[in-house]
Formats: sequence, C-alpha cells, structure tokens
Amino acid sequence: MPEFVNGFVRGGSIHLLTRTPSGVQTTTYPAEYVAFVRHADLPGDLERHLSASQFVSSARREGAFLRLGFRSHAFRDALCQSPKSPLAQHGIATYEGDVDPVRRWLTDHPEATIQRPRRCWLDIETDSRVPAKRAKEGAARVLSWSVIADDPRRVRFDVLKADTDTAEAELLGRFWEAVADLDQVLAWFGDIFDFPVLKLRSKARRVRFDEDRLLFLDHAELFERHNKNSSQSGEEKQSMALQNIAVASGVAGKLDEEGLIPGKAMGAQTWEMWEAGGEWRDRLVRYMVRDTETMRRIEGKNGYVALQSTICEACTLFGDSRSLKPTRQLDAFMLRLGAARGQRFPTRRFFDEDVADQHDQFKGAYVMDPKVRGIGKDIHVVDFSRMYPANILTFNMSAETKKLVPVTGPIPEGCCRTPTTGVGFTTAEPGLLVVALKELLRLRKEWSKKQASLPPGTTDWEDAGRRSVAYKVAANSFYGVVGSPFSRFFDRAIAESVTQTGVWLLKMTIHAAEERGWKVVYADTDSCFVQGPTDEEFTAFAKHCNEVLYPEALKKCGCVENAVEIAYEKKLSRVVFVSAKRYIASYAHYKGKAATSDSKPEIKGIEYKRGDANKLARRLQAQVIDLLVGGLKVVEGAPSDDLSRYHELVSKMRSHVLDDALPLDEVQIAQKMTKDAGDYKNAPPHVRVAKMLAERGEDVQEGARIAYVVTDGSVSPMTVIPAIDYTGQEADRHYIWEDKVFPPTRALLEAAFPDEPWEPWAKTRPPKVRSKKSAEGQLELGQQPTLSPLPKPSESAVGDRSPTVKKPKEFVAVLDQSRLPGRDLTVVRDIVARHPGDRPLVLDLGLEGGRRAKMSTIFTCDGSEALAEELKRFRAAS
DNA sequence: AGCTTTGGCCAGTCCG
DNA sequence: CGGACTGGCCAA
Repeated sequence: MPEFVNGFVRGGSIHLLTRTPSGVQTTTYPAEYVAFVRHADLPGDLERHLSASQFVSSARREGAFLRLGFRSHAFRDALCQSPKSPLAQHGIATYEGDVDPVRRWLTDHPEATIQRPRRCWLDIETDSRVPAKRAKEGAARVLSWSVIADDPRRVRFDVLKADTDTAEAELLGRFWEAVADLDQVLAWFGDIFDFPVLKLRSKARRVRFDEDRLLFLDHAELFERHNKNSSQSGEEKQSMALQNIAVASGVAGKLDEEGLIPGKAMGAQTWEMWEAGGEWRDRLVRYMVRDTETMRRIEGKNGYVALQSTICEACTLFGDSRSLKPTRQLDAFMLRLGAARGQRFPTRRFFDEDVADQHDQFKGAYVMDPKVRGIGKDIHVVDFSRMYPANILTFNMSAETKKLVPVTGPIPEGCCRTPTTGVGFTTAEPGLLVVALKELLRLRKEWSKKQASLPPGTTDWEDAGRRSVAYKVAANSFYGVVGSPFSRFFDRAIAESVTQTGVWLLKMTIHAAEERGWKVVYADTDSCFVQGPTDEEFTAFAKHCNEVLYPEALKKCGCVENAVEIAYEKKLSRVVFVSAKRYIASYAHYKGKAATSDSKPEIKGIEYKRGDANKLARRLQAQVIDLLVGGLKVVEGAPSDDLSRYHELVSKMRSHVLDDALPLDEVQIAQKMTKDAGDYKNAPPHVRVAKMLAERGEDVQEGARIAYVVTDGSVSPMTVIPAIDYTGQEADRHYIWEDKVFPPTRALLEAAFPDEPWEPWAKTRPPKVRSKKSAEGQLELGQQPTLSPLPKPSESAVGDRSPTVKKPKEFVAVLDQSRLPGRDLTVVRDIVARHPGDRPLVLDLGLEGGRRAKMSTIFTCDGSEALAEELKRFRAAS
C-alpha cells in the first residue's frame, strides 16, 4: 500500500514523497489537469471538437462522464472558469475542473494513504535593527536558528559567525542540512515570519534548498483553531504570544528574560546581543532554543499537532498549514468518496471578492430572549445531540438527492420534505453527504469504542481518542462547509434547510414543554432551558420527545430515517441571564452527576470570557459571579444574597480605579486589527493606535493585536495612546470605570437584582464646567468639582418599585480633587456633615439628562490639607 | 490567495 | 441626544 508524506507538482510531473528509515523516496507521475463533463450534456460535435483540440491532451469515457486531461491549468481554466468558454456558452457544467494534479492522483488512488511525518520545531532570530514589517519581507539578516526534532528527540542550533553575506549563506545552508532528514517543520506564527524569512533569505544568498519537500505548519494557527472549542476565560485569550500560551498551558512559568538592554523586549535587541558576543550571544541562543522547546512541550500537553496528523490521515491531506482549513479537509475526503462511487462534484468557481460579498446570507438558528427575572433557580436543560448533522441524515440532504416537490400539500412517494424551507429529497438512495457523514460518525464511534477498550493513559489509548475527535471535528464542519460559497459543496438551500429544520425542532420542543405547564426561559439553536418540572418529569419529557414527538413529526415530513435526538444535559441551580447568549450559572447536576462545591460555574458570553475586555472589568465580574453562583473561589463565603457584599466589592473596585496607581495591564485594552489599517471607514481606537505605531516603523499588520490606553474618553473620537507609551499617569480613570469596568458588572447585578438601584455607582466624571461660569470666580482656576450621586444602597427599593415621583438625586461637590486623597463619597458626606457652616456655596450643577440645577451644599471647599488630614483620620477610625 | 456558518451583544464613530 | 453604521468577539 503506497504511503506518502508529501507531494507537489514540478516540471509537468507530480512528485510523491515516501518517508523511509534511510531517507525520502520520490515517486513521479505525469501531472494531470483534469476536468469532467457529463456525457449526456455534451452534443456530439462538441465532444469531437474537444477531443481533437490541441489543448486537450487526453479524453476518455469514465462512467457517465467524459474525462478531459489538459497539459496545464491555464488550458483547463480557459474551459472551466471562463464564462466565454464553449462549454459555458452552451450552459454545460464541468466537474472537478479545479482539482490540482496531486489531489487528482490521490483521489483516483484510494489505496494511497498518508504517512505520519517526521516532525520538528523551529525558531529563528533576525537582526532587530530592521523593523519587523521589513524583516518579514526578507530585509533582515538571519542571526540564528534552532531546530528540535521530536522523534528521536534532538536539538540543533547555529549562530551567525560574522556579519557578512557569506557567513549568513553558510548559516542558512546548515539549516537546510539540519532538516534534511525531517518532513514537517512547525513554528509559532511560522506562516507570517519564520518560513517566508528563511526562504527569502536563502534565495537572496543563493543557498540551494528544496522548499517543496518540507511540510510547513504554523503551530500558532493550529493551536488557535483547535483551542477555539475548549472553553476559556478572557484572561487566557489576552495574547497568542508563545510564552503566554506556554504559561496558560502550564508548561512554563512566568517569563524570565534578561537581555543586554534592560527593559527592552528580547526581540528588540537580538542584534545588540549577537554583536556583544560571548555570554550575551550564548544567552540569545538559549532563549531561542527555549522557545523552540516550549512549542514541543505545548504539544506534549495538548496533542493538537498529533490530532492534526490524524485529521490529515482521515481526509488524505498532507500536513502543512493548508490542512487546517475545513474546506480543504472536506474537499479531500469527499472527492475520494465520490470517486469511489462514480460521482463527480461541480468545478469550484473562483469568486472575485464582489461576488462573494454579494451572496445573500441564509437564515440561521432561533435564539430566545431570556425570560428570567432575577436569579433563576432549578432550571433544566435539554439539548439536541449533533443537531445539524442529524438534520442532514434524517432528511437525506445532499446536492444530488434534492428533488423538486410542491412546497405544501401531500409529499410525493419516495420523498421527504423539510418542514419550513419546503426542499424535497429522495429517500430511495442515500446522498453522498449522508454517506460521508455516516462514515465519519461510524469511524468516530469505532474509535471511541476502541479507546474505551484500551488501558487509559497509554499511547494507543491517546491515539484512539484523537482519531475519535478527528472524525467528530470533520463531521461537525459539514454544515459550515455546505454553507460556504467558497466551497465546492456550497448549497444555500441545503444549508438553510439544515438550520431551519433546527428551528422547527427547537420550537416544537419549546411548545411541548409549555404544554405541560412548564416555563421555557431560554433557548439557543439546539438547547432549551425549562423551569418547573422535577428531574423525573424532565427525564420522561426527553424520552417522550425522542420516542413520540420527533418520530411522529418527522414521519409526516416523509423521513425514513431519524437521527434526531435530545438529551437531558443538566440542571442549573442558580442562573443569571444578562441577555441572549450571556449568562452565568451553577450546576445542580450534569448528566445526572451531582455538582460539588468544587464545581466550576458555567459562564457564557460576558466580558469575563472576552479577551478584549479590560482586566479589572473581568476581575470585578469574577468577584460578583462568585457571589452570585459560586465556584470561582475568588471571594470568601460565596455565593451570597447579602447585598452589602456586592456593594462592598463595587465600592472597593471603584476607589481602586479612581485613586490607586494603575499598572498598564489594568488600564489597557487589546483588540485585533482584522484588516489593513487603511481599509477602515471610521478608524476605531485600536486602529488609530496601529497607525501611530506603523509610523514609528513598528510591525502592525493585519491580524496584529493592538494594545492601547484611552487618555480621554470624554471626547469624540477618544484620544488614545499605544500601551507601550503608558507611564502610569495617562489613563482616563473615569472612562475606565464608567465605560469599561462598571457596566459589565452592572449588567450582571441588574439582571440578578433588578429592583435594586445600581445607577448610583455609575458616574464619576465631573461634568464639564462652562467656561463662562468658571470665569465668574466661584471656582478657582484649575479647580473642577467632582460630582457624584451618592450611592444609597442601604435603602434599597423594596417599597420603591411603583412609578412614583423620582427623588431628586443628592450631590456632593468636592473642590480641587487633585489634592484629595480619596473620593469615597459616603466618607465625604460624613465629613461634610461634621463641618457645618464652614462656607456655603451655590453651585451650578449639571444633572443627569442634561438638566441643570442650583444647589447649595455646605462643606469645606478650599481643598485644604485640613480636609485631607480629616479624611485620613476618618478612614483610619472606620 | 484562499476562505466553515448565522445570531447576538456591545463599543465606538459619524451625522442629523 | 439618538439612530445608522462599522467592528470585534463570542454562542451555537
């Protein structure tokens, strides 16, 4: 059985590489650019014309198709892609006319399998004097490289001997020698740095190497794709930098780097360290080798690279970065399956961007607005198992099983029809999509079973588990690929039928639960949250859905099969819904297994889980989450309904934001720049900062994560600075509190305690004083009052729910805030009360809603040392 | 150059 | 001020 580790096209041939213990064996075949045409579609004269054409190198019948071979992709494109081609003119479809010769060969040879590559990790360092952006383009000299092979484990590295082109050429030459007996190279963000740099520099130095021979796989990209599925906190999403991921994965401690230039990042002083020579040059190499080793350890921890290899084997793909794309995976898998059954798939069209943008979206899932007020208790949750695959299976959905049926009325014999989209499918023979899906699910089951039969923790056990996951991943990507206009299998009607059948099933379930007198409080896509039943009643409900409700409903649609199934997933003991897709909850049980005090809460959608939220916003949310549902273990004695505990946390965080020294990580926000800086209509803050950085020559390209600090959030557009410019002073504290930290927690608190007033903590920023007024001498130059409504948490709105007249808000004004040590207004009010008659003032105040009011308040107004002292004493005493 | 989907929330900018 | 719009990130 032929096994291949890699393959490529060169000089009119395909080269297929086989790894042997002694080296790599190459097998070559002529490169075939093939397109199929359905014989029945083809008028006789056109067939003769094609067969005789000088551009067509071969033409032969294969089943119902005419197989046309071309000498180059240019000839084939002219026939298959151009709207002016004779086939397009006749409205004749072509099939698989975009498939590249290597994929063609692998598709036509079902006996060929994919070999597991000999793998290594790579890291390089380049001259730091060249801006990263230019370095990527190959403008910086390579200073060093390191390669760590996995099996057998082996570390190699090398350093530039002299700052000359000759020395660099030798260094690069030794790199390609070092990887000569390896098949796959992984590097962190290798696709955008290490790989192109090595290739560009080697070309520039005229170093001989074979770039096609190796599989280049971007480890960061791979990690990101596989890690999306695993639930994380926002803290872990902060950065994709290698050392951050290493710390989060538990394979490295906090970064401990000491470069030649203190306070400067390692990457920014590679040149200086290399030039210093001796111990510094050694240290540069050590850090580089450590980074390389870190990648290997990350893999040891999560096994994503091994999983990717398994996916490649399952789909017949070579293990480079392209194998990470779901369209590629499914394409390779389905082409083979189709070929085995004598079926061909449509030629994939190459859209230009306009066409892609024009494509209409199809309708998606149903999401219910949450119906719980306050803290919800004892909520049962059912969810459909693999809902979208199940819908495809049940309705036998596939491009070639589609059948035109009346949208309403009786369903023709031998057909089923989706209930809401009215798309018909034959039930006579299984569709290809269904066959593929069944095959993947069968394999998944087989490997899960196999895993269960093996001793846990062994290599075989792990491998079986990975195979099981690989098949699940592939099966779950089906729906998305069918819904993608870039995919060969794009079919809007099918994609929409999948989602809308899901909507139909979910709403049917909601209705059935409500019929029993229970309350459905939330639902999203494939899950349904229900309040009212006992555990036993709800178990019976799920059983009834599976045995009666769905089978009967699907039968009426003409379905012969039924893969639809719901499961009683969990009971939640306490739930707080902020809005759709945003809630927190503690478990009563999960799949029947009772939760313990160690059980982590379920947290969805809120800032705590977002990588672009402010750190303090996440911290305050974490504390409040702990009080509300428990499990995070950041607050003592949680959970609790004692409001004063919440007040305390909020007040404490507010004084921290307003008064304490704030380190960078507490004031910065980081967001990804998803496109080129110039392509934005209204540049958002992170893009404006990116532009500032770019002007300094820093590397801020599409995809970069930009960290910034807001220095004035009260103007539009806001003023911002790059995070690296922050010295500890510039942050707009009011903005941080009013816009970043408090609102996310306020949303949680208002959801949990809707009758309590949470507004009082919201505002801290003094209103802008009109220049006219301040010129009148009431306020001294440079002084602005800090105005804030007093929090009055103690008299909570128990009797205050009726729409009575709103009480006027109380305000306290404190002058010269810069000289006050604190702004804890309850404290200030007390102080004020104990200083009657000092000096009355009438202030012109900005109230909420743009109103203004005159207010006379009695307090010490000179911002004197005396008040500062008084505050200190009061705090010490209380 | 190549690309898994839609639904939803929230922050920010611009404009009337 | 509010609404239209863009952009980022998350749930499923």
